[in-house]
Amino acid sequence: MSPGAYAERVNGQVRMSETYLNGTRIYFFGGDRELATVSTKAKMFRLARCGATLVPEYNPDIVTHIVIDDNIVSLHHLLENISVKRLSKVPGHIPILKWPWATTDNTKKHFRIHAAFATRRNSVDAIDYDPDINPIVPPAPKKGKEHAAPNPEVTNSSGEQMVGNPSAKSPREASSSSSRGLEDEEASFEKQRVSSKPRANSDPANENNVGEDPLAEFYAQARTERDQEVQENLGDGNKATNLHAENGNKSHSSGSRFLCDGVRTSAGQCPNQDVIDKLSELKKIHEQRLMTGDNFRVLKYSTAINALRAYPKRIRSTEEAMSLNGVAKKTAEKIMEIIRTGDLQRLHHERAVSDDIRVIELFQGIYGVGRQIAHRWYNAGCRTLDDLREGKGGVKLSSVQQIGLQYYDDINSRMPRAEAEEIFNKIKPFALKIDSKLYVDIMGSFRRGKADCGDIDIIITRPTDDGRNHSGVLSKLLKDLRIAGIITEDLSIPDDWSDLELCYRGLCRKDSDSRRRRIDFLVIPWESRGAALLYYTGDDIFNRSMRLKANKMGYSLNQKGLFAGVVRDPQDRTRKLNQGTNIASATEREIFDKLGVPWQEPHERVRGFS
DNA sequence: GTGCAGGACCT
DNA sequence: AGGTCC
DNA sequence: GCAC
Ligand SMILES: O=c1ccn([C@H]2C[C@H](O)[C@@H](COP(=O)(O)OP(=O)(O)OP(=O)(O)O)O2)c(=O)[nH]1
Ligand SMILES: [Mg+2]
Repeated sequence: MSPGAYAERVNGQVRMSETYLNGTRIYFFGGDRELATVSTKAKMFRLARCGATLVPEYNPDIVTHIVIDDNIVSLHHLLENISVKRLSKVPGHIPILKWPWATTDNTKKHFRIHAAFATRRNSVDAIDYDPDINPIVPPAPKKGKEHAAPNPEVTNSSGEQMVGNPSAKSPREASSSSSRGLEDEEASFEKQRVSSKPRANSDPANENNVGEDPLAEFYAQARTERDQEVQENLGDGNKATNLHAENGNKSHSSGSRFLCDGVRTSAGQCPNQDVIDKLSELKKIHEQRLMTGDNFRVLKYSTAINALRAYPKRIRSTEEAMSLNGVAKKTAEKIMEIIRTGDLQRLHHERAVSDDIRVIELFQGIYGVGRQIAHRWYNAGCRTLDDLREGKGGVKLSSVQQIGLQYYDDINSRMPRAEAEEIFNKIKPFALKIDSKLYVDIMGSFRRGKADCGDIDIIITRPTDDGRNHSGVLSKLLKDLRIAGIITEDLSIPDDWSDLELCYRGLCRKDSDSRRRRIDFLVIPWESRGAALLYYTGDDIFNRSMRLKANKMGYSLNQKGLFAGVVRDPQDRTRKLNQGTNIASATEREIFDKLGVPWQEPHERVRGFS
């Protein structure tokens, strides 16, 4: 559900428990556009409980206040969301306020204290605004009737009128709970969970019990709404049946400063598998989110999961959990909740609110569909894979996505290690028949010794000591493999087939009775084989850690080699201004050495497995 | 409070 | 240039 | 969400 849709819903259904926002018509922006996050929903819910009317879409003729989730929403982000070119185009009588403004009872006067943008001028929240000298008042209503009901149904089109200039006061630091953004919301949620009282309400003597408004109440109401929504919104009882597997299988462990330095402790069976499963689910939810901050949560959940995989004992305490590299308080508490209760309430809360998450996850399971496309299709009204096949809502699939859809289940299944090996053993002779001096090997999770593989990663190179190289080999090989019925579909192909460095992605199968499997070929020049092996062996988290370490040491590491003297654009540190000089690339070991990382065998670069 | 890996192909 | 994937 |  979109934030706007939630705003409309909340207006009608939330019962009011406070009145200090009576008469306000608030446009709330939590940084989400297409899917209202739990954070946004909780905040809207609370605004409504305090008497505000939520305006689903920004309209300067209706809105009396704009409230944003500070720390999450940038100026650019907000302007884009409300389709306004410049801050000065927002009428001066509409204050733009940070979330904490709404959490205290004293919302009169002094908007400036909670002003979201200190640079704003000629507005009631400007730093230099003085109502006695130069008052700013809303224009007289053009049409329509008076209307100041506490919780009016916002029909969104009716030009409603302004209710005085609510002016604020009282800074009032962030009272007790949920005031500042996702992280704080989570923190407060955790707190509430731990004290786990279904209690109706806390001490009424508390001067500020609004500040304690438990999210539990929001969740409870949200749950009851969900059922209505399912019926109302889509008469389409067709559930997304197709859930797939993938369960983070990367690994690494705790140890020193960088993960890649890590000390591994692999065991045959992971004693914390239940924790890993739950955290993987949470990770998947963050993978759907459009906001950039969630990428790093995904990264951190990945590292935490890897650390857990490597950990040989059952976790017994928060402190023990926090001893793992990459696990701090928040994750440690989640881990302990799972260990103690076998469950993570946060997951239920996320999913309870609507079916968004299920559907987006379903769509993201299609190869070539990421979060943006998945949300776009959801917005277009699609809810099932069949909707997509029918082009419902005018959605169009790229050719790769069509293949991804056709082989949805195949692509989302992992294959037994033995099958990967069998396929590779069919492929290798074709390569050697083209050139017996080729070096051909299987990389990725297979090289790391995993029991199952998400795909087959094959590296091809060739020594140049005889003055020859492997230019053109891949196109020949693929031709043979297509004839042999092994390669069946292409997903992405090199642009210059004669290059010594190229990358191919496609589907293959062991034989005509077997499932389709993902297959990748990486062709690389002989000189960079060490860096390429390192890269292609992974896992991804290990690579990122090692590259981070290289970066911190003033180097840059990629699949071609380890480079010194790289100068980065200070504005965009990912952009390199020069290429630097290659200081290691021929062997994995020299790269480990130059980075001071203790050597690890490929199978050691796997921690745990399953 | 800031940074988080780095690159290739597709559209 | 943005999106997805490795 | 974590580390510095
Ligand atoms: O974001 C990524 C993804 C992958 N890789 C590297 C490491 C990885 O090991 C290798 C192959 O990628 P793949 O996606 O096949 O991962 P895998 O480790 O082989 O696991 P799976 O069994 O899921 O294929 O490419 C990265 O460096 N960054
Ligand atoms: Mg792989």
